Amino acid sequence: MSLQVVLTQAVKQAVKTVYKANLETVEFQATRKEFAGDITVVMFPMLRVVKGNPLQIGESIGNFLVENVEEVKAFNVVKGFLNIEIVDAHYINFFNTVKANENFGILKSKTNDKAVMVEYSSPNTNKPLHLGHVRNNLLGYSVAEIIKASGKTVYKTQIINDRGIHICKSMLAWQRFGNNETPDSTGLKGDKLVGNHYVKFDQEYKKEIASLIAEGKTQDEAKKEAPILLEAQQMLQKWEAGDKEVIALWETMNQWVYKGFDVTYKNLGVDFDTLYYESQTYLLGKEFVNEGLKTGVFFKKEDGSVWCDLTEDGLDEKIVLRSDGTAVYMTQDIGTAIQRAKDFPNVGGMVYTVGNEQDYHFQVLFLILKKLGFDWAKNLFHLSYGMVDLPSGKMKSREGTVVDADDLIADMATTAQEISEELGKLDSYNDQEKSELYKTIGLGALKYYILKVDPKRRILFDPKESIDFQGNTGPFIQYTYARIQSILRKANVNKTDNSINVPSTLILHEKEKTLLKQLQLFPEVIQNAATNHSPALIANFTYDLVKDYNSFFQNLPIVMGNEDKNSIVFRVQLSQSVGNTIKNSFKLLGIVVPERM
RNA sequence: GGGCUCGUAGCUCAGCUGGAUAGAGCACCUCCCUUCUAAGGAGGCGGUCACAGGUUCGAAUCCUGUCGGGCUCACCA
Repeated sequence: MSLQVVLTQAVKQAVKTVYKANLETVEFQATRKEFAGDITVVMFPMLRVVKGNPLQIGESIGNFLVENVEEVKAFNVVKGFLNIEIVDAHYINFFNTVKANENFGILKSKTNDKAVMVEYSSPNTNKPLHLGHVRNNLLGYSVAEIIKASGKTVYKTQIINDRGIHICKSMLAWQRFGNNETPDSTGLKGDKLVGNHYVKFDQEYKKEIASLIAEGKTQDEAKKEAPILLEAQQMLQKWEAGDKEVIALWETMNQWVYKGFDVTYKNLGVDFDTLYYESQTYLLGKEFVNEGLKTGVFFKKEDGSVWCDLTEDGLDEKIVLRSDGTAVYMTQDIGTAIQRAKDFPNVGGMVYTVGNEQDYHFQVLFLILKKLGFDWAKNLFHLSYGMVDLPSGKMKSREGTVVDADDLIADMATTAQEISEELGKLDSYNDQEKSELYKTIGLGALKYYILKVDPKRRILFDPKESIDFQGNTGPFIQYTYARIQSILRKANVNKTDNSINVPSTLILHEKEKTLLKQLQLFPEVIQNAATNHSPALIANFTYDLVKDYNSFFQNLPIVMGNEDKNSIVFRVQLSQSVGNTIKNSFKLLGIVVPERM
């Protein structure tokens, strides 16, 4: 039974015995550090049931707790707050039960529970990944890991947008200007090569528009009539008709892109359990539109287009099928969602990691799926995040202001290298180990920087001001982990040391108790982060833990200069537990921790 | 114009379903490496929580309005 449960019952009992009244709930909070105590009961809410002076009520409840609850050592009342001091033995007992558990706080997935499918990334296949995708990937991956750690089965997925006019544009440009160049012949990453041709198309398209305008066409006409665009549209038609040559080229170029993306994903440290391809799903959903027509969820207009009336839900009418019978984005998303539920019958909910410009789209999508009567539709969540902007505004590929994902990852490693070399602590490392480490630290800085902020916020990224490596940052936390490993190496611990129990009579130093209290929160933080889809909660928890540890580390002797044998054992074990928790929580953020740095 | 969302220290951000004197980091200023990693620690400076009302014993937090930033309201994806 948790301490809070024990205290809740005791407080209720106290009120019942002393005031003959029944409390519904008891409100707790952590005691502020300027007061003595560990946990605080807020008196105000109970004044509705118990009439009287909160000071006196606090006194009598406090006395009752000291007499009847063994964990309660002392109390004090300040204004309407009953501050309770908990005996050290409680924290020591907690520590003794969890210290050997390397997965403290992390639950194993229960197979009978409904699984969650997390979609993220889903880039277009005509441009290399940029900083915006990085945010998407980090968020999606981390939320997936967090939900997994909260005890659910998770499937990571993405939909690959491998179909449509944009792909044909790159293909056409390659045919015309590519000189048969390939990733192998040029040494370029496949996604970069294809991206270049997409840009090339755009340049040609603009030229043609300009010359058409010079010939006297209006801008709108020119945009619609540019030969290169017409040709791309023809190519799309050929693709849809299954033209062998077009399909072959499409497959070749897509493979280049996928290969390039795989490199970036690997560098980022993200992965997927299952993939969906738009080319295979874009026609799904049509049959459900027909079913929805029968059940009255949708209605047909005179021109044959099919709509969903959401005005009663405060939204607009939304088209789900064009008058020519072809599918729109929404149709496809409806189909894909249903397909996923079919493919994975144990899935009871889905998370979509998609930028906030699609808030409305997902609001509508979820509502339609609910109306269609799927029971998993009530567990759909749009993990919406703000754009990553530059000081100059939005990233625009055409203007070359895009922060490329591969470049960014490399730059971060370079920065890590510069700082590392200046500090010069890595003499024992060979070049291979060093470059691994720089990558770990650089990525740690980047990932933490992005994940510690609320997804809803938009991020302003200034390429000129590099991401910090000090203070509330990934490297600071990684550094603390490395520091702990250094202590453990020197203290010469092995796992059997965990079998030595810390005597519950040990008197805890304030800094030790603070650490234990923070450690104790971890399981709850994971659950919280999972229900709120928030990696930021994990990041904040870890930062607090690390700050507490560094304070402990720098103010108390652990081994050297420590005379008390029990204390040495305890502090070494505590360091190990903290290190382990840092490692686990950072894993939920997709950040690796180094043994030295 | 309708809808959604954000506005907290010079800068970047925490602040859970309302609770004590609003917290960190960066920057700036003091100290601390002959005991275990100074990417660190101890401390200082810095706030009318955009503004105005309201609800409440109590509001950065909830409600309404105003101002300001972002997104969105396609037979595009």
